[in-house]
Amino acid sequence: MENKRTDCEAINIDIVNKVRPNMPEMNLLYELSDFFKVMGDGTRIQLLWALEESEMCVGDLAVLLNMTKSAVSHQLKVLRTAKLVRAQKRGKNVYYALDDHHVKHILEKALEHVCE
Amino acid sequence: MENKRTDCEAINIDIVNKVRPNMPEMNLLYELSDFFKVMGDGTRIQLLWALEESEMCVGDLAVLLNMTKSAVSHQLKVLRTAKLVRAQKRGKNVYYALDDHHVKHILEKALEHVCE
DNA sequence: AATATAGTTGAACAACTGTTCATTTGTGAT
DNA sequence: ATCACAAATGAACAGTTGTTCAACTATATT
Repeated sequence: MENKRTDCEAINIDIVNKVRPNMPEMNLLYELSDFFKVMGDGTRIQLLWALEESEMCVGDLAVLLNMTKSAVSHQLKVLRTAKLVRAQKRGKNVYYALDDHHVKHILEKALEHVCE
Repeated sequence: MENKRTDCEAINIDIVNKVRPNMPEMNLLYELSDFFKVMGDGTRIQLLWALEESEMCVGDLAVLLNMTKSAVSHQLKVLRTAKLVRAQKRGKNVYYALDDHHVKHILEKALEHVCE
C-alpha cells in the first residue's frame, strides 16, 4: 500500500488538509469498490434482478438469461462470495436466493440515476 | 445481442415464465451495470468521496490520493463521461465537483452493506 | 514574446475479467 | 451398483481496464 506517488505540489494545501482527515480508511474504500465491482457486470445484475422476483435454480437461471449453466454458475459463485446470494440444495437442484436487503434499495437508487 | 445460448432445458418452466416478463430491458440493464462499473474502482471511489467534501482541482486531488496528475486526470474523465462530476476552469486550474445527488446516497447505502 | 505551470491525451504494457470447453463431483432414479 | 443429470470447477483464451510515460495544449506570469 502507498506505493504510488504524486508528481506535484498541492495548490491549495488548506483544502487538502481539510479534506484528508475526512477520507475513510483505505481498507474500507477497497471493500466499497469491491462491492461495486460485483454489481458492475451485466450478467450479475440480471441474476440479482431475477432472484429479486423469485428464488431459482441454476438451470432455470441459465434458460432465463440464455446462457450456459457453467457461465451462470461461475457468476453465482462471485455473488455468493460477495454474500449477495445464498444457495440451498433441494432434491437434484441448487436454489439461489437474494441474501442482502440492501441490494434492492441500491438497485432502485442506481436506476433513478440511470433513468433521468 | 442475444448471441449467447443455453445448454439446458428449464426445470421449472412456470417460474421462468413468471419471472421473464418482469426483467427490465436489456438496454437498461447495461446502463445500470455500466454505472456500477464506474463506481467499482478504488481510485474513482476516493475521488468521489473527496469531492463530496469539497470541490478540488486536479493537482490537489493528485496530492490527496498520492497519485500522478495524469492518472487522476484519466479517472476524472471517466467520472465526467458518466456524468458523476463536472469540471470548471478557474484561473490556472480546473476545479471538479460532484454532479449527481444520487451518488452520496448510494455510497451511504453501499457502506451499510459493507460495514455489517 | 518567452517561459513556466496545470491539465489533457494517446500509446503501451501488465493485470484482471468473463465466457467457453472439458472434466469432475455429488445426488437421485433405475 | 449403475446410470443420468444438475451443478461446480479449472485451464485457457480474448477482451477490457488502470497506470505509466512522453508528448502536447492552453493559459498565466514575467
